[in-house]
This record gives sequence, C-alpha cells and structure tokens, in this order.
Amino acid sequence: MTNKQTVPTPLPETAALVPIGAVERDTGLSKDVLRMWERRYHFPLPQRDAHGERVYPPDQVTKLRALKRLMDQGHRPGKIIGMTLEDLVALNVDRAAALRTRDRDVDEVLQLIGDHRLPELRQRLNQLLLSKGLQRFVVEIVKPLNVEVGEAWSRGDLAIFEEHLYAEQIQSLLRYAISSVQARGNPPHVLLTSFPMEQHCLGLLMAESMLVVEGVTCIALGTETPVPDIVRAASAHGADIVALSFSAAYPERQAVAGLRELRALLPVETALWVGGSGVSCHRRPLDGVVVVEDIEHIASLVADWRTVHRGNVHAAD
Amino acid sequence: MTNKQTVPTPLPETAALVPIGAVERDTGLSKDVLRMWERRYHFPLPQRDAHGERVYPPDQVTKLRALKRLMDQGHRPGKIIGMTLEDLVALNVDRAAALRTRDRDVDEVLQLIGDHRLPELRQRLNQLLLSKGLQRFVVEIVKPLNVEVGEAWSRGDLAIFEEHLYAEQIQSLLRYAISSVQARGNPPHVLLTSFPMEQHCLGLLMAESMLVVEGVTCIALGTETPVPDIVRAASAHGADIVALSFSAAYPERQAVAGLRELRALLPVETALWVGGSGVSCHRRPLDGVVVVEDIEHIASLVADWRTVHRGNVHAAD
DNA sequence: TCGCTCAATTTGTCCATGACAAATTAGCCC
DNA sequence: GGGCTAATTTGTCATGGACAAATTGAGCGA
Repeated sequence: MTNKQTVPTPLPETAALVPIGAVERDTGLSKDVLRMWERRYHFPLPQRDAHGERVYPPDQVTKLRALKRLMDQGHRPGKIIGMTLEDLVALNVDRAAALRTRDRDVDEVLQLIGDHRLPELRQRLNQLLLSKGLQRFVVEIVKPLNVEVGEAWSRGDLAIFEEHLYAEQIQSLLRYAISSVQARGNPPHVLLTSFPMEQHCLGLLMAESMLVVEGVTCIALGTETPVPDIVRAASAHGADIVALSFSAAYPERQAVAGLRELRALLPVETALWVGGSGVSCHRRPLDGVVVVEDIEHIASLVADWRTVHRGNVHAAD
Repeated sequence: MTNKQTVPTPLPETAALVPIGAVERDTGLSKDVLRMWERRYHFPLPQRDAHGERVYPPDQVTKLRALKRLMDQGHRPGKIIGMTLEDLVALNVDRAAALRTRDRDVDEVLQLIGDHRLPELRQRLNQLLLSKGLQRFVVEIVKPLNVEVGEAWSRGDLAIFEEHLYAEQIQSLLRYAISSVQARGNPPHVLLTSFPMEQHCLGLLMAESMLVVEGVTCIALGTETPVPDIVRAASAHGADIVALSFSAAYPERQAVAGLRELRALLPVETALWVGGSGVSCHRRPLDGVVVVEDIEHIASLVADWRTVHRGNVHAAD
C-alpha cells in the first residue's frame, strides 16, 4: 500500500508545511489577512514551495491560532503579533485563571474526557444531571466545563477529537433532557437560533435547557439562520422573544450590524435577547436588545417578562 | 396565515444589492471564483456601488445558488452557466423526479413543515418512529424527507428557517432514539464523523441510528474532525471501523485526497466506510475504502463484517 | 469494441500590489 | 472628566497575470 505517502513525514523540511488555503481553514484567518499581515508586520513569514506559493511551518500556524484566539477576546493584532508564543499562551491563561472554578465534579469529568473513558463519561454526566437537575447541571457543570475544555484545547492538553466527543455527549444529554420536558404552548414563545457563520450549538442548547424548565415554549431553529428568515420564523410561530447566541469568535461588527438590522425588521413588541461568550465584551448596549450577561440570569429575565406581560398574554391561540 | 411572502423588498434598486462577501457566504462560491467567472463567462455581471465595488442583484445570486447546486451534482460550470434560471431549475427537477417516492406519510410531514404546525409535526414524527421502528423510520421517512425538503428549498417552496426547524426536529428525535439504545461495548466499534468543512450532521445521525440497532458500539465525534484526529480517535477508542459521511456539496477532490491520506494513516485492519449523498457519484473506487451506496445496506455490511471477524473479535476488553 | 496514452481545454486557486473605509486610539480644548 | 477632531490601525476589495490539477477528446493498439 504505497499510495500517496503524505505520511507522518519524518522529513524535517518539506514535512508538514501547510499551504495558505489550509491555514485559512485551520485558523479562521482569511487569505487576504494572512498576506496583509505578512506585508505589514512581517509575520507570518512562510516559506515558498517550488511554484513560489506560500507554505507555512507548523509553529507559525500554531502562533496564528493563538493570535486568533486572543483577537476573539478583544486584543488587537498590532499589539500582540510581535510576542512569542509563550507570551501569547500566558496572556490566555491569565484571563482563563480568573474564570476558573475548581470544582471537583468538573475536574473529574475533565479527567474522563482525557482518558477516553466514554461509557464512564456518559454515566457520570447522566448522574450529575439527575442529581443536580437540569438548570444547575447547565450552570455548575456544563458552563465551567466548556471553559475548561476550551482552555485545555488551546493549551494543547486536549485534542480536537476529545473536545468533539465531549461536545457530542453534552449535546445528546441536553437534547434528551429538553425533549423530556414537553412544553404545552405556554407563553412566552421563544425563538432560538444564531446568525450565519455562528455554528456553536451548545450555547443554544444550554439556553433552551434553562428556558424549558421555566415552562417557556421554545422554537429551536438550530444555528446559522439568515436575518430575514429569523423575522419570518418569528412571525410564523408568533414568537414573543427572539434569542440569539454568539460565541467569542463571532466578529463584533457583524454582530452589531446584524442585530441592528434584525431589530429594525422585528415588531417592536417582540423582545430580542442575546447571550453567549461573545456578548460579555460588548461595551455599548444597543437599543431594544437585551444582553443576557450570564446564563444564570435567564430564569429571572423570564420572570420579568411575565410580570410585564401579565394579563395581556396571547394565551396559546 | 399570510406570512411567508418572500417580501420582494419594496425598493427596486439599492434595495437588495448584495456585496461580494455576502454572496460568497450565501452561495459557497469563493470571491476568487465569482471574479473569475465574471472575467471568463461574463456571468455574474454585478453592478458597482459608489466605491466601484461589486454589488449583485438578487436574481443573479439566485442563479448562482442554482449553479452551485448543479455543480455539486457533477455538472461543469462552462456547460450550464449560460442557461436561464428556468433551465437550471428544470435540470434539477429532472434528477429529483427520479428519486422521488410518493409516500403518503412523507407528504403529510412535508405539509406540517410548510404549515409551521410544530407540535403536530413533533407528534407525527414520534408516532412514525414508534410505529415503524428506528431503521424503517430512517429509511422510509427521513431519507426521502431529506430529498424532498432539499428540493422544496431549492425550488423556493420552503424557506431556510422551515428547513432548519425540520432538521432540528429530526436531530432531536434521532438522538433521543439513539441514546435509548444503550450499546454495551459489543464489536464492531464504529467511529462516526466527517471531514472538515462537512457540516451536515443528519447523515451521521442516520448512520448511527442504523448501527446502534444492529448492536454496534458507536463513537460519534460529530462533524468536521481533521484527519490526524480521526486517526488518533480511532486508536484511542479501538475502532474497528471508521465511518465518514459526505454531503453532495463536498468537493470530490478534497474527499479523495482526504480519504487517501486517512487510509494511509489508519491501521490496515481498521475498515473505512464512506456514505452520504456525496459518494454515489464517485466513479472510481479507492483501495481499502468501502462505499455505502445506500443507507439501507448498513445492516448487511455489519453482518458481513461480523462474518469475516467471527472468532477473532477483541470482545470488549 | 474496449482500454490506453497524450495533448488540448477547462477550471480553480494563488500571487502581487494598490486603494480605501470603518473602527480605534491619541491629542486637545473646554 | 467629557467630548471633539485627527491620526493610526486594520480588514476587505479590486485588477490582472500565472499556472497546476482535472477533465475531455483524439488517436491507436489489442
């Protein structure tokens, strides 16, 4: 079987050199940006292959990934592009340390993920869900676990496939729990989704989990719904609230532009809630957009909504 | 219910002109390709805004979407780029008609989707699942429904949000069913995932559904796992079979390249199965890659595997 | 007729450089 | 300190050239 042989490549040079298209996919930085940075900051400085095309050494790709991650957290490229990988990682860790909750259950689950003990992982998560209840499970286990897993991945302590497997288990469990709590059409009706290019579905499921327990009726569209479709869906399903999730990686400009557009197209009486790790750093609030700073606040926000709309509810038509 | 109304934007001119970046996201055709086609084929021919930047009228975007869809089915741009939108749609329908199964249950579900009758939709799907059993539900309902929904969407008969909602319901239902069939570590161990840029998870869930019923142990990684991680995951979980799903939109080149690389990195004794709508048109088979032409065949493929590996199974260590 | 090879064509991706608008920061005055 | 320009930073778009990988088609021998 001698076909292809891209193979782990014992060769030190041509070994793992990555073409620009692959770097774009890997890091989420567009080809335009990669070439522009090279022009402006002299980093990255890829080698060239026989055709004069850029090929990036793996360590530069690693640094690019770290840069992207920090930029998603609000750092500007010019300030950090000159730093060493170590400094970048340190920056990351500093921020992470603040968020870290040293919870024994969380640590134990992390251990199971890293050890690939799938049956035990499933069982432990299930058990935690049952013992804590859905809302506390989401707040005390899933939320910190997401942070930890993300950090471990960026440190290189956790492989992509381990993170995937974790996400898949949580997803199954949350969906299972959600379908067990069959809503009966009670108000408010909440439309849950995200903007195009925002693929993280765990945040949506966490929100849905919090909501269904409150007796809210959820219409989950999954991720990546274009703005006009969100409007049509809200109208078709008589949504009282449209809830959107943003991850840290979502470009702020796009978010603000999309939210403004959506807010303009949505009826005034329809509320617009936004949540997720991508919203905490937003400085100026937008008119008519409710920012859910922490997923824990969902319950009280629902209570507030119900107080305001007491009486004039459109009670399941 | 007079919503739906694709609302053709009152303003005729500056109204819905789409910049190139948005077209790229919308159609999946890269900026480079859009500019190249304009140069070579004189289509699309966007207007220019005040800054001389391309802005595409919505009808050109629609045609681009149709073109992309046909190209995913194997047509070449040069042959079809000159055709009218009607001709393109007709081409599409021709092919679709062959696949269509006029099933009463399927039609009924389609109707429910279009009418936004969410509770009834849920209930009907649930009922179909229970009455037919998981495997027949997948083969007789979900598979044809996917085709129908895809076609209806490309005809413009179904909005994106309706398709999203449908997909979300099926996903919930299948995941629910899958977790109900708790595997006990029986061989074979099947690792389920897709390559990067392949985001369609319904195909994976359908495959997992078929497999768990056969008593197979599934390790589902979700979508978009890089090749090296697939290899590591297969090793970490002692997978006997790696199963990959490809949608029609996945570029064949990338698929073949990825498969060759993966096949070379995987131990010879690990089988490699590929399925999904993207594999039926693949002409030449690859060495050591089993093509699952139709999801119905999964059961017999599992039986074959078990026959071959009778005796020397690694019986749940 | 089938299968093969080699050349012509098709098609997507990459390159270099220039330009510019939107967003951010810095400087300044009240 | 608050608020206002002005300078700087940063991403995206444009043009036009080049070329390799893939597909098609022609020619040829079994």
